[in-house]
Amino acid sequence: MTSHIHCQNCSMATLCLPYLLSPEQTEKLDTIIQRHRPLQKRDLLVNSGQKLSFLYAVRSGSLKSYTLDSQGGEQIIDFHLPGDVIGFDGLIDGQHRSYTQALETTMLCEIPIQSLDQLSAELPGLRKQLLRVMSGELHASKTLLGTLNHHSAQQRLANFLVTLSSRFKQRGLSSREFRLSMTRADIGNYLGLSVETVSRILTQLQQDGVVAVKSKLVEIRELERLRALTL
Amino acid sequence: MTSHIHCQNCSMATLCLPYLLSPEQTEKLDTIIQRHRPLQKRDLLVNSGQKLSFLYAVRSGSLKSYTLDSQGGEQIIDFHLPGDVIGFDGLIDGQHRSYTQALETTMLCEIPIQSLDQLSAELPGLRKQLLRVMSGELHASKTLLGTLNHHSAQQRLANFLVTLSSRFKQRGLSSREFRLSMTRADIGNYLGLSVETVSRILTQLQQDGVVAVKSKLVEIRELERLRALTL
DNA sequence: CGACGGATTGAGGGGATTCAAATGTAGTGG
DNA sequence: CCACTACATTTGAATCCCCTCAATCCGTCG
Repeated sequence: MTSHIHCQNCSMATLCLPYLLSPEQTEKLDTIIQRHRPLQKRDLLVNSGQKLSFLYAVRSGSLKSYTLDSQGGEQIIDFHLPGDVIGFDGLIDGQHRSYTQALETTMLCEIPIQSLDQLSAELPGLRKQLLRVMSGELHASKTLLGTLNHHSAQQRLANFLVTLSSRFKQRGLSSREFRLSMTRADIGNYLGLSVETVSRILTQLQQDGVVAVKSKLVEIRELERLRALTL
Repeated sequence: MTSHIHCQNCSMATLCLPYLLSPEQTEKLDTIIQRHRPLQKRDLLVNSGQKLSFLYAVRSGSLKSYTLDSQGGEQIIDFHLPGDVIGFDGLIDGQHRSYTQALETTMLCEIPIQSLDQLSAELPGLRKQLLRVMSGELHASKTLLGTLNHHSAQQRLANFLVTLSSRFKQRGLSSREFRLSMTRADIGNYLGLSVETVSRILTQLQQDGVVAVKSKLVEIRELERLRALTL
């Protein structure tokens, strides 16, 4: 008998919806949650315009969300790491508002919105956590707006690395050394920079000894100096 | 005896939290909502870091929200119009995450978060609308991100005007002619452009006959052409 | 009427883009 | 398993869009 994955023993529980819930309440939440089939690199999880019936929680791996502009070009608006919940921006009209694609092999949980709403009526902690998670996303999005609007390419990239580092730390992974599952083009797209600029600035940061980059592997050598570069 | 303002007869009800609620349910919501003292131009509604005890709904007037960067400069992240609800991005940790300042004389409602949560347990429609409103804000924020990252100054400004126009329309006001309550500097700050660029592009749009601008008054002469410029 | 903040207009410079080419890496099929 | 190919990354040179600096103009309010 295989040991199925449950919220009760999920390592991402503290970042995800179970946060604030007692063991008994978490068990209740678990009963409405399904596992989703694993995604391979480049697999699409959702299409823009698709009916929003589930929220998805990332268990492992990573994804990017993007919209298409009038010329069919990607506009990346988010990278999703384990513990993140996907789909909140579609609640307004019951449709997904973007495409979401796996950047590597990725495992997900599937949360039926209908059941989630019913359950949240009886669990104040779940209600609160739903609002907290959405609020956090909203805050992150607005903060990023400010960052992109008022900062240079170097500042944007430094900020990107610092933010990633702290997100990995939250997830119990190394904040000093991590793997970029997205391409340089993805990073540039997300930050409003060209691929070439991203590459140039990474090599420059490396020459300055602030980070060490080897292909997709990043090592942050001097976090404080990097942090200073975000300002 | 003055006729106090109630959700039941508020013209913004369809944009605000009462949407989806029956008259009886709206009355319940109304009981927990207080009017806030009117704000004058430049008055601060909330300070960044301040404890978040209330959400605020705009009844009339307008406001801007901004954070401060390391040099003390404003980073404008939002403009609020009647019907908008302010404060969602602070739910994650119970603190307001930005400064919010009136751009003109402004009337507000004050919604105690504690009571709102309790009420939302018994009103599924209110729960849904809360999520809808937050989701809408999240979506707007992410869309704006994409817009700013991948578009020229002219495209950004055209998009700003089209978006404002449609927001005024939603509120039962003219979508063809409206007043910009914020300064050119505010617009530039919000869009990541310098004041001079905003000014230059507005005059250029005027010369092209797409809009007519007279100080703070904007008339959109050819909405479709303006819309085409956003792409 | 004068003064001040806001808006416009012009000239010049710089940071990031674009175009172009070389190099490195990963994925595929023989 | 390796050769081949497609994609990703790096690097260089030239260009351009927008910013900065500076001066003037306009509207509003004391």
